[in-house]
Amino acid sequence: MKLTSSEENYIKAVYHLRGDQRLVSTNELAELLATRPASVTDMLKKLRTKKLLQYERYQGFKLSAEGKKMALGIIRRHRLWESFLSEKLRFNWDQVHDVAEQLEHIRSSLLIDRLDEFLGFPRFDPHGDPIPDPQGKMQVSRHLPLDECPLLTFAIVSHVTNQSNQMLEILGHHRIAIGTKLEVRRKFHYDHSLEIRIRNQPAIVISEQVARNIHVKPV
Amino acid sequence: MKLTSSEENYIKAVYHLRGDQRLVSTNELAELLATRPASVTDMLKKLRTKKLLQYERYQGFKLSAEGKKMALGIIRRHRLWESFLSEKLRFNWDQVHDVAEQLEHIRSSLLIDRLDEFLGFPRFDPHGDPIPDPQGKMQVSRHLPLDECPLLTFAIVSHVTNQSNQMLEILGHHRIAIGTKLEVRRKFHYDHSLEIRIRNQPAIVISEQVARNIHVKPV
DNA sequence: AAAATATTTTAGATTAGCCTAAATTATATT
DNA sequence: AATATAATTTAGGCTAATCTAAAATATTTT
Ligand SMILES: [Mn+2]
Ligand SMILES: [Mn+2]
Ligand SMILES: [Mn+2]
Ligand SMILES: [Mn+2]
Repeated sequence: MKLTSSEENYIKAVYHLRGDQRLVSTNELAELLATRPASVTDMLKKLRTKKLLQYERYQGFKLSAEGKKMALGIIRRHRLWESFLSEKLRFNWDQVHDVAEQLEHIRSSLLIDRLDEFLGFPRFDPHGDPIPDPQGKMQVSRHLPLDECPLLTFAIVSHVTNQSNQMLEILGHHRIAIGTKLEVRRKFHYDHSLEIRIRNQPAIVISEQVARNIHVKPV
Repeated sequence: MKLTSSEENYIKAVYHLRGDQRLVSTNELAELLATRPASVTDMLKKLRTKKLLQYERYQGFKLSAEGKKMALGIIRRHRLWESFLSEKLRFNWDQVHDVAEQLEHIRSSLLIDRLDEFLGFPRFDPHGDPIPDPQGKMQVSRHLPLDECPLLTFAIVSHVTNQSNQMLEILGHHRIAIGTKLEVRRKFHYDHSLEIRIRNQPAIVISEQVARNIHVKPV
């Protein structure tokens, strides 16, 4: 079955709301896609007809097995393209997403299989997210929020959950980016703030709120 | 100015009908795009509004300077992607076109400039067609129909004009493909047939009709 | 120069995807 | 349990891109 780009974007968004495991609501999806609830309802009916999700009006919806398979296919393409842009075309980690958002919709199994091979069958994308294989299987990513990271262990920043300008401002200030290698030196129990060190730079303190949004992979 | 995929396909098709040099007719364009003349008229009005072509009803149309620039940008993207698919992903020359037809519409100047660099700034695509540079300039391609090729000069097959099954049957029989290196040994004036030789294989004779549809680049 | 034919345009539909505003249904509060 | 509020759906419109059939215009033939 071939889907339009719009249908693919909806399916992928439902998956990102964990719609393979739980009921998702119309408003949640509208919010994530920056669209209107009425538009979501329209699309839900269409996707239900195509048997990609189970949906009863006013009751929420979740992906069918087929829908989940589709979602993983789209995510596979997205993350492979992100890897390509990062590895081969020297894109920064914050430049890859928007272009991959378009590239993911190009349908050609030859293309995506050859791309996978060309990249050496990568298991993770530049953000540290796992890349599904052709069957939809993926490795569990070993990254975790910085506030759960063991003390005195080197780790590499793999993902930033909140990408608001305010957050990026803090990150920029502390010179923290995807790929930055750091170490948690100490945890303050009073406010759960953390003292961390980047390479040879002086130690800095960040709040729990910031730490929760920085994901790292221990090395 | 940003165009839709559909607008881009129309602009490119007008260019391929030499619409930068001459007046093109509605039916010609409809034929090339496998669409209806009425649809072409609709689009012509839209593209005229965007000043991409000059068009007066019943009088035909041609590209404006701006339209030509757009066309060359699209062709640049198309041919760079074809080169990528061929060089890096081991696509055959007859597999690249359809995928490039989609990839060409992805808009990101960073993407296309980096791709160009990654490929080593190629001047010709896998079909031997020249790739416009960022300013729209391209080298004149040196390929010509086999029946006009000088005698006893090695040349490489760069393009096959007629790709009907009948033609492909003949080519397959003689083991002629894009990239095949050959030499014209003799021209028979009686029926304009040619004797050619591929590498160390025994010489073969092909008709004028076949020769006209095989394009080569002398080396 | 008429008539016949071919080309092109217009008129009017259709579909996908989106929207706003109003109506409906579910959930929370009193 | 009734009322208020929140979530969701429906109704009705809009635009882009396509189509068919009919009308208009241009071109060719007699
Ligand atoms: Mn997308
Ligand atoms: Mn990613
Ligand atoms: Mn195209
Ligand atoms: Mn080509």
